[in-house]
Amino acid sequence: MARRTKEDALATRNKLLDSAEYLFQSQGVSRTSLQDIARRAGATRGAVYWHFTDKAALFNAMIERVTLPLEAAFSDDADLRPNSSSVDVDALLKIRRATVEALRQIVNDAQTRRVFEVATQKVEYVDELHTVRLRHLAIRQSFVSRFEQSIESAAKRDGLLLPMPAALAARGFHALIDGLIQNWLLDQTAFDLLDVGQRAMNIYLKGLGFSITPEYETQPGPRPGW
Amino acid sequence: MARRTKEDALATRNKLLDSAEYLFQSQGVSRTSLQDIARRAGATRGAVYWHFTDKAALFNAMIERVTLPLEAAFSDDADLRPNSSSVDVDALLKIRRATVEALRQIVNDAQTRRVFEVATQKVEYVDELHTVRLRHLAIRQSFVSRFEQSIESAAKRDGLLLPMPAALAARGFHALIDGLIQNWLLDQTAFDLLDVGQRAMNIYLKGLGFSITPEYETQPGPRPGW
DNA sequence: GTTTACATACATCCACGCATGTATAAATGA
DNA sequence: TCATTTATACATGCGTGGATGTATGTAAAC
Repeated sequence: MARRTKEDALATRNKLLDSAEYLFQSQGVSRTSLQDIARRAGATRGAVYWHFTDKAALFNAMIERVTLPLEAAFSDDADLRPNSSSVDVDALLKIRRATVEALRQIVNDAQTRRVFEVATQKVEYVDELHTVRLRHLAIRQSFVSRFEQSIESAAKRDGLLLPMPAALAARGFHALIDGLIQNWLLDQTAFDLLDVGQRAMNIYLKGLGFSITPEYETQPGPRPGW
Repeated sequence: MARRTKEDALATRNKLLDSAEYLFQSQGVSRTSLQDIARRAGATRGAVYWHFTDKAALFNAMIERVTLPLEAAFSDDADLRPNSSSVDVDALLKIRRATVEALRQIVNDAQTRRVFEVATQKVEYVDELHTVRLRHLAIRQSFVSRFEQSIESAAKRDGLLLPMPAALAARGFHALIDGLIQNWLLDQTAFDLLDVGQRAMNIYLKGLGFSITPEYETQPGPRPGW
C-alpha cells in the first residue's frame, strides 16, 4: 500500500484505537500485542508504529479520547451550564448535576464504559504507564478540591456546621461515587448505577446535614423534562 | 540440590510467594517472569513449577494467603467476638466493628496492603484469572448481603423507615468503604484511611437515619481501652 | 527402593524495535 | 498547469531476547 489522504490516515488511527479498545477489554493490555491490534484494524504493525511511538503512547491516546471530553464537561460545563431559572446556581447543585451527568455517560456510552473497564481492571500501572496514573491522581485531586470548595460555600450559605472538615467530607463523597462506578463495572447486572448513585449521593449529603434538593430526589418514574 | 524436609519445602514455597508479592507490586504481574520470582527466592523455575502449576495458580495462592484469614474474620469473628457488656450486640455495631477492623488491618499490615495493591492495580483480570475475579464478586456479594440484613434488622428494631431499600443502602455502604480503600491505596499520603473511613461511615449511616453509636464517634485523641 | 523436592537443559514461540521498501498525496517550482 | 520533488503513510522483513512448558537428572528423605 501507499500513502493515503490525511482523512484516511486519521481514519486508520481511529481504527487502531477502536481495535485496541476492544482487544484491551477482552484480553487485557499486556496480553494484547501490537500485531493483534493492527490485524483487527486491517493494518500492520507499521501503521501502529507510525501513529504511536509505542504501546504506552497508544494506551494514552485511547484513554484521552474519552477522558478529555469528560474532564472538560466536569471543569467548564458544570459552571457554564445554561440555567434560566436562577443566575447564581448553588455550588452543591452543580456537583450533584455533574455527578449524575458522569454516571449517565458511563451507563449510556458504551465507549466510555469500555475504556473505564480497561483502565480499572485490564491494565497494570507500572513504569511507562506511570504518567497515566499520575494524571488520574491529579484529576482525582482536582475533583475532590472542587467538591471541597462547593461543600464549604454551601455550608456557609446555609449556616450549617459540618460534622467533619470539608476536605475529608469531599474525600468520602468522591470515594462513594468512585466505588459505586467501579463496583458496577465489575458486575453491571448487580444494580442500577444511576439509581443507586443518586440515592447514595443524597444519603451521604443528608448525613452531612444538607437537605435534599428536590431536583435530584429519586422518584419511581421518570420526571417530565428529563 | 536435593530433597529437603517438609518444613524446608514449605519454607521455599513461602519464599516464592513472598518474592512474588514483592515483584508483582513493583513490576506488575505480567511483567514479572517466573524466573524473576525464583531468582529472588534463591531458587529456580523448577521449584516454582513444582509448587504451582503455573503463574495463575501462584497468584491465587498469594491472594488467598491474606484473604482467607480476612474472610474468616469477617464471617465468624464479627459474630463470635467476645462481648462482655451485652449479650445481643446489635447488627449495625457488628458491621461497624468489622469495617473498622478491616481498615485497621489494611493500614497496619504491610502484607495485606501489598496484596491489595497488587489485586487492585497490578494485575489484569482476564481468562485464567477469571476465577479470582469470580471469588471477589462472591465475597463482595456476601458482604453486601450481610450488611443488608444488619441494616434491616437495625431499622426494624429502631422503628426506623429507611429512605431507600436496604439492599441498595448496603450497596452504597460497601462502595463507600471499598472506594476509600482503593483511593487510599493509590496515594497513601492523601488522607488518613482509618480516620476518614470512620467519619464517612458515620456520615452515611446518619444519612440513613441511624444515630451514631458513641463507641465509633471519631474523637481527637485515642480512647482508653483502644 | 521409592518418592520427594527441586535443578538443569531443551525446544518453541512470540513480541518488540528498527531498518528498509514503496506508492502516492502534497508541496514546489517553472 | 504540469512536471518534479519531497514528505507521508504505511507494509515488510530481520534480528534478538525473553518467557513458557516440558522433559530429564539427581540427591536426600522416608
